[in-house]
Amino acid sequence: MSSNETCTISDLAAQLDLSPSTIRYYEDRGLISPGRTPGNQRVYTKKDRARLKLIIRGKRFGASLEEIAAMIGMADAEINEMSQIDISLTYINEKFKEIEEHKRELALLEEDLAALRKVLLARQKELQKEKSHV
Amino acid sequence: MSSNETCTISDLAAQLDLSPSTIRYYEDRGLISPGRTPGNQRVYTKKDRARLKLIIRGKRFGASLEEIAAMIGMADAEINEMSQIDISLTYINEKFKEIEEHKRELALLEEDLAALRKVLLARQKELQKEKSHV
DNA sequence: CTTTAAGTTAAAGTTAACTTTAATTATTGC
DNA sequence: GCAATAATTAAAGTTAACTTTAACTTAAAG
Repeated sequence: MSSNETCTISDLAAQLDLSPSTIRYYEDRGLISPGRTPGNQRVYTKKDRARLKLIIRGKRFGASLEEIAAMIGMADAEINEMSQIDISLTYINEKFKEIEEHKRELALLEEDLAALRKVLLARQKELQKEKSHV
Repeated sequence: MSSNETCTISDLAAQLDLSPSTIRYYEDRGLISPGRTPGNQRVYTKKDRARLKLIIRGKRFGASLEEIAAMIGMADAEINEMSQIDISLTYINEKFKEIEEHKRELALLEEDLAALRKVLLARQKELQKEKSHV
């Protein structure tokens, strides 16, 4: 916890409940690119943290690192490149559609589990009855 | 497409958009256990298909095969075993909570992506302006 | 200073979830 | 009956996403 706004890799890891090597791995794959101290250690800003949070959210949604990169752009991508912006926007719009579908899927899974629970509860009751009058 | 109600592994695979080896793999991991023909080929019933659909839904939700097994029970688990039923019920209740959380996460991801899109659209407009009066 | 805790890299190792292969057996269409 | 098509198994191969290791450097505390 150095300055007010920046932190080290293990601080950030603790904050986001990741390991430092996972964060380095995401950097290897081009998803983030933090600054460095004069002594070559990584320094993370609020922006880096926000970006990592987005990556984590994308993962929970089921996206691969490659998809996430396409969605939010590579960390070192030239933000002045029209083409890169177009690609990200296209991807983001696709993802909105997928999120809607995902929501519907969750509702279906909920239904299925509710049905399964009903069956199991019924079977449980029967077994208890059997046991009581042996 | 043999009888009215049962089918072969490749039929089922086509129906669910999986490969036959994936279905065999799920069987290896104990998630399904179809019947066999006299010649030892697998036969799938409607029940098997429903079970596989549940597995697929669990996967989309982000669960591992092991978690799915705990949730819906191993295919060959003694359905008369109280203990197994208890385990499944406990797991299912946990999963309901997780699904709720997942829904909230999706909403957050949606917000993040909307914000990102806004930034990108603004940058895109600026770049177009710059280009127009060079 | 100097010890100790934390950071760095490149490379090898691990795990889950499949896929592919190879050798063999079953089933189907003519 | 026989060729072509599809199934079976065990075992090896693949890929993504990490984790671990080793050898070394930097930063922090006393």
